[in-house]
Amino acid sequence: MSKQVISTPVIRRLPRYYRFLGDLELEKVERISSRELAARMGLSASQIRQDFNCFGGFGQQGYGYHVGELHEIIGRILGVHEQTGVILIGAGNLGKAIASHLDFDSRGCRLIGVFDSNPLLAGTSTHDLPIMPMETLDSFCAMHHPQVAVLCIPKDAAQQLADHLISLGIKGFWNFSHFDLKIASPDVIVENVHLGDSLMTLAYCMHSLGEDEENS
Amino acid sequence: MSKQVISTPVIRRLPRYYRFLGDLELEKVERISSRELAARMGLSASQIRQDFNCFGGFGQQGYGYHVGELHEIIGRILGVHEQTGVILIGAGNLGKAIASHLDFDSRGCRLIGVFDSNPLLAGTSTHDLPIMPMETLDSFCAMHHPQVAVLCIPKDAAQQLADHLISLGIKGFWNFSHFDLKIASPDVIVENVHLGDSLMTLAYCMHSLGEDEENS
DNA sequence: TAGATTGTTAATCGATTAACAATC
DNA sequence: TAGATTGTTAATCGATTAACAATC
Repeated sequence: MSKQVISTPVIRRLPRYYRFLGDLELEKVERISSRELAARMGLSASQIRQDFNCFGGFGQQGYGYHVGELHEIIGRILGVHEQTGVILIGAGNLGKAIASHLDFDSRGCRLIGVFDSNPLLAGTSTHDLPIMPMETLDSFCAMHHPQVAVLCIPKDAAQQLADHLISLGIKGFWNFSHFDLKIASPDVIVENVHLGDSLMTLAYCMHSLGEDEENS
Repeated sequence: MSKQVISTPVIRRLPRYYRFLGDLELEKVERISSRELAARMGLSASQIRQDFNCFGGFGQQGYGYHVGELHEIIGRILGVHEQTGVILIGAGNLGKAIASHLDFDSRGCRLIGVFDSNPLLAGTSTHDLPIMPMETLDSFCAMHHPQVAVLCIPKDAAQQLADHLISLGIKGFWNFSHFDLKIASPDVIVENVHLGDSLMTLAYCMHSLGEDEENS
């Protein structure tokens, strides 16, 4: 089915297209040209057409793209109608925030379990889900076969836990642990979210902007 | 001072170098070659040497790089010794998690104020900082001149608030609002963190990996 | 000195942009 | 039909990789 391998930059733009098309739909815009969409998103029209054509021609010459249709198609490509089982490990501040703040369901994911090693938290509810002790992780996975693990744990624990989770059948990690996981298996995906790196990038850019101006 | 404009991919790798070098320092590794560092980080040795040479020659032929020295230099480039004033707007789950979870100080940032529009939260303490009502934002900025605003607010409020913050002197946004800010001013920096997009990217990659295997 | 590894230039690769024929 | 805009090919640009002379 998949015509070719899609490049990473294209993949990373897909959720953004999906968001903008959703907004357009709410604004009752029915059709849009690559040029208009490009202006909105700060991309080039060429790039948008190239991106969409990785997956096939969704447009209509002389007309543009049907917003609703395109939104639906990209959603399908991203798998928003799936129900991928997700567990979250580490119900500290960040873990709880992610569990409650983010709408997993509308993104094709279903948060089915939250675990924490701190026995004091056990039973406390987050996002309608009880926090379970780590001792129940193995049996839970054997029973419910989650595919994705969200790691909101300290960096020292990350690698070992990840290895264990792979043995329990986890195929994807959403990793907030400030540690770059080393995964041997080629069919396990890791998406790192390094919040600290992001903040430092921002700081650097502000910083270097100041320097540039001094010299100009 | 700045010899040239540094490309975005290089900038985004800097915090990661900084992290790995910090780890090496903790492991008491004193010297490292670009080849060894490349193997650790999953990069190429060439790329590492190219990256470092954007800022000048930090290595020594026939020897490699001094870990401690390089760590210090990259830290300086990233501005970890600065004390950039940061305020956080929106003390919901995510805002509180970021305020307490992330070490701003070690990254050259100083969190000096937390604001929320919900009057019920006013006075509650997060990360040793009291949550202040939005009404006090203007006077606080006039007094303390924060440079960066962390936006942990709903998407509808983001654009308007950002514009107002710019008028109060904010030069950088760390934006968690799921909304792509439109900023006219060229000397204001935006770093978007779209957690939802990140999750969808992970889901897509897992998804498409499955498809590939079916066909192979 | 010989060996190792950098700094730097040249070659390659991939992604973005431009152009235009196809067609709605 | 004429106008608009796509899908797609070719050209350009930028980033990564390879190669090697400089040098510690």
